[in-house]
This record gives sequence, C-alpha cells and structure tokens, in this order.
Amino acid sequence: MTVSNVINGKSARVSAETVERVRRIIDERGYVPSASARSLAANQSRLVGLLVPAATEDSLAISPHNIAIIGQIERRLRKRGYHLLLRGVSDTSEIGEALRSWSLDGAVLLGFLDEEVTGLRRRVIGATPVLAVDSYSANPLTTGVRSDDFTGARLAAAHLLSLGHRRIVFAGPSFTDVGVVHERFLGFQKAFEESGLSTADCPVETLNTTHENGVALGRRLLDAHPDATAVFATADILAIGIIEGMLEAGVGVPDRVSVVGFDDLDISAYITPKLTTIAQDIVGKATHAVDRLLALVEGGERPADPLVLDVRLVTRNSTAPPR
Amino acid sequence: MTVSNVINGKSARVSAETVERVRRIIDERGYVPSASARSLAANQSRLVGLLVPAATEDSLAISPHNIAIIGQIERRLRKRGYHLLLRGVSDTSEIGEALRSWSLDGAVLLGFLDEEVTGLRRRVIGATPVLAVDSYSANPLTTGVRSDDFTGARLAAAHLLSLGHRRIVFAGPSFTDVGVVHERFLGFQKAFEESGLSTADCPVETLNTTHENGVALGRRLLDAHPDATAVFATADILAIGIIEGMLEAGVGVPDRVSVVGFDDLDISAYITPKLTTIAQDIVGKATHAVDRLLALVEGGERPADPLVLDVRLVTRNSTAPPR
DNA sequence: CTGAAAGCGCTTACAG
DNA sequence: CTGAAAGCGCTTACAG
Repeated sequence: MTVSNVINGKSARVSAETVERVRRIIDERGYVPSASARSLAANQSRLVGLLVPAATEDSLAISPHNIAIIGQIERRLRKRGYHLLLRGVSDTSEIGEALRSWSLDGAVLLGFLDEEVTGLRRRVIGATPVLAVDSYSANPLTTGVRSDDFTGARLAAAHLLSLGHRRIVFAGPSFTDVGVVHERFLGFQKAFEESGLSTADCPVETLNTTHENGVALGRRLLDAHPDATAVFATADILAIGIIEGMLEAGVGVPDRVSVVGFDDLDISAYITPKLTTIAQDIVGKATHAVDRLLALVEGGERPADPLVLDVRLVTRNSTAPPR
Repeated sequence: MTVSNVINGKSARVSAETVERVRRIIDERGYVPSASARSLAANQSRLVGLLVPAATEDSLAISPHNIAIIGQIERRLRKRGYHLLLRGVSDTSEIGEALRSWSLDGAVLLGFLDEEVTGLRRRVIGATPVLAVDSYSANPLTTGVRSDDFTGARLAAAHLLSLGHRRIVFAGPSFTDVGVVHERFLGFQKAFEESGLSTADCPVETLNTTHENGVALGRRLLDAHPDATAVFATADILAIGIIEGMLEAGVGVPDRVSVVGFDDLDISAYITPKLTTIAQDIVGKATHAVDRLLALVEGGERPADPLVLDVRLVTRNSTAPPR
C-alpha cells in the first residue's frame, strides 16, 4: 500500500524517507506497474481511444487531413500521461464495445458523420467522455473541436470575388442542413452577400472527396460550366484533382480558371501551381481536442459548446484575376 | 467458469445447449468482457504495440510512407482479433516500459534506425515478440519485414541507364555499411556493373529525407554537377522536392534532368511531371508484418529470416532520354 | 505515517 | 459436462 502511494504520488501519506527508499528500490529492480491490474482495481485505464470509421474489409477511411491529426493527438496524450488505442470501427455499436471492453477513460471520434455522432446513446457510451472532431452534432453526450468552417469558406470566396470572379463553382460532398460542408456553403454564400452579390449563377458540383473524383470533374468542368472562371473545393485533395483534370483538358490554372482548396495539406505546396487554400490549425485541433477530453475525464465538468478554431487564407499560385 | 469457456470458444467442454443459453443471456444483457481483467488473469492482452520514434516535445517522426502503413496494420490486427496501442517513444528504454506495462503480446517497430533495433536487449524486451519494419538489423531477438531495396534501386538505375543516362546523382540520407540506404546504393551500383559501367562519375548527395532538403538540392544541382543528367532519390518526398527545386532554377524535368524516386506515394502521381518511381507493396508489408508477429505470439516459433517483399518500377513522366 | 485485507473481473488447474 | 476456489497485481477504505 505504501509503495502504491509512492507510485501514485500521494506523498502526503508517506514520509520523505520512505518515498526515497521505495523510489530507489523501484529503480534498482526496474519495476514497471501493471497497467491491467491498475485499470482493474482503480477502474480507470489512462487509455484513450482514437476511433476512426473503417469500411468493413477495407482500410481505415482516414483523410490526409485526419492523418496529420493522429500524430498530434498521440503526442499530446503522451505528454499528459495517457496512452492511445487506435481502433477502426465499421459500425457505431463497436464504439460502445471498445469503451467498455478496455475501460477507456475517454474517446476521440475522428472522421465520423454528424448523424453517427448524433445517434450515440447513453446506453452505448455510458458516462465515458467522448469528443468528436469536426462535428456539428448537438448530441449533449459529446463535445467537439472544429475549425471555423463558415469563416474559412467566406474567406475563400471573398478572395475570389475580390479578384473579380463572379461565376464560381462550389465543389464538395453532398450536404444536409447541418455539418461541415453545409457551413462552408453558408460561408461561401455569405461572401457573395457581403459584396451585394448572389450565388444564383454559381453551380454546385456534388462529389465525394477523392483525388480521382476531382480529376473527373476537372476534365469536364468547362464543358459543364463554360462561364465558370473559378472553383472553390471543400478539400485540398479534391482541388488538386480538379486542377489535374483541367490541365489535362487544356484548361489553364489559374489563367483560365482559378482554384481554392481547404485544409492546407503539405502536398498542396508541392503541386504546380501551388494551391491557394484555407489553412486549418491542425496542431491546435489535436491539442485542444485532447485537453478538452481530459478536462472531462479528470474534472468531470459537463461538455460546453464546441471549441472553434481560427482558419486563415493562404494565397499561393492557383488563383488570379479572370481573363 | 462455464461462461468463460463459452466466451473463449472452448465449446468442447460445454454442452451445446448451455453454450446457446449463455450466448443468449450475453446478448440480452449486452455483456462485454473486461480486457484488463482478462489480461491480468491470462497474462496475455490481445494488445499489440505500434511503436514509432518521437523526438521529445515534437510530433511523431513518421514518414508519409510509414503513415500509409499504420492504417493497414490496424486493419490487419483488428481482423485477427487484436488491438493496437500507438505509442511514440523518445528513447528506446521506453520500449521495454510499454511492453511490460501493458503486457503487450507483441510490438511492431516502425521507423527506427538499425542500430536502435540492434541495441535491443533481452533485459529490455524480455520474451515479447518484436518485429521491426524495414530493418536490416541482425538482432536475433527481433524479426523483420522489408522491401527488396537492393532490387528496387537496381531497377531504378537500370531504367535510367537504358534511357542512356550515365552521370546519375544518388541522393539520400547518409548510410553505413548496413541498412536500407546502403542496400539501395548497392543495387544502384549493381545496375551499372551489369551494363559494364561504373558509378565512379556518379556524385553522391547526402541529405535527410525531407521535401525541403530536396528543394534546396534541386536548386543547386546543376551548379554542383553540371554534367549530371539524372537523379535517383531514395524517397519520393525527396524526389518531389528536388524536382521542385530544379523547376524553380529553370532546369527542365525530364528534358534536362530525369528523376526517379522510391516509395510510390499517392502524391507522386499528383505532381507535375508525374514521378517515375519504385513502388513498394504497402499492404503486403503491413499484412505480413502483422501475420509474422502473430505467428510468433501464438505459435512461439523462433524468428526466421526477414521477409522480403517485391518491388516494381512505375514508369511515369519524370524520366526521358538525356538531351 | 504504515500496513493488513478485501475486492476489481477474469482464467485455470482441479475435483466431481 | 459443470462449478468451487485460488490467484493475476494492483487500489482503497480502514484500523492502528
């Protein structure tokens, strides 16, 4: 018991001398406490789950942006003395299983749809703190950390408008009346309003966020929308594909069509032309996600409103005034 | 005890009727076994560590190639009924701590230097199976899975030689007389030998594998080596930087200088010109790494020779005959 | 300040 | 085929 107190830093209950002696013996023998025994007895594991969607049989469905976040989350958890269980889940019911099986102290949900987060019930997650990254779900059982998607899209559109573009294609996944893409669409519209303009002439192209789909759209973009002079894509990986498709089709970027992305992936600065895009604060997202989750784990306060992180416009070479 | 037998599938010791009854009750109550209690009692955790180097205070030091592998490893482990503990370690002594603290059934080392793997002692890792990805270490306590680096580099050089290049820059991190980069250098030389040529006129540029370093090298490449007509870079991310640097400096790729990379990252097909490179079998690497590790975990056979995976040349647009 | 004892939820010889 | 009992390595009231 005294040894236990020393290890757990409850030095108020042990004499300095004893603490010293225990410490020395621990070092000498290379003693390492058993995490499973600890979890079992204390009913807390110092383990946090990082749960990501996984199509059955398939790989983890992690976007480049989310991949960048994983490393940062691990780093922050480690710094705070926690460990990371990385788990792909093919059905939301597996979330509850993971939580209870490992007595996870908390979980970060990365890449789930808003409706999946909203569908989480107390019966499934119990009292375990759960944080959803990039979610607009209002589920009171979860908290969130996300970027200011509205402002990001507003900045992107305002940039294109200020260059003189009017007919701008909005390219992104289909959206409902809530969520990341919807917010970006609202921000896109807002920029037009602020300039006294309307998005009535702006085509919306709906497609899943992959490089491949971007290429396909790029190839046929001017056939479908001959008057378009710019594209706002809701993800860099999509924007990169669109640029590739347009270049293939002989459409100059940014001479004929300007393109703005969203994310600021590393690779966005490697392609030609370098991509103008909206930068998200990846380190901040990861750090705040962990800190927020652990505040719940350790303090037990109830989830407040989602934390919203600033974004900024990064102007590079894929945008120019229309011809 | 009977319930335990049912859960663990030891149906030989339980009547079919009882199995059925237990199963039903488990479903009704939504019972989920406690992983920590199980680990503690059975002395096996069904947990595998994925250990990656982490500079202190810094992010995980994961290359794009290794990031792609992580998702695949998680998938394979999950399929085999194991869970993944992702952990950055800033000192190899932490490896032993992680193994013992969580009673890990095994560990995959990703991105460690050969000397770090070689330095692993029984005292640190005990009897836990450890597999090092991409390592040439001969440490008998570990097994390995890696690509055929020698052949990859040989194919790359042979491709350039067949196009007519003779003065080819070898660009990669510094290497000793063992390891991935050394193997690639040997394969590079081998291709020259097979053509009755020598690498005597081929400059070796030593630099760490980052996009930034590649750009810097690209900018000064022709100043430093005016006669060079091609570059073989030991990593795509480096090759991409080199191309960017050369284009900036007004050096045409592949018109003036051809470039071959190694890895076949997704982004290598997105840049302009699309990169000719050596493709590694990422899915195979991850799958075999897991299967091999679990063979040790479950069967307890002793580590055999490292498993070597085939590579192949992917010809795209960054290579052409010299002017 | 120190320690004996119960208990966390499982697994595993062992007896019946 | 079934189950009582010990034990895995900790934590935590509780007594001294």
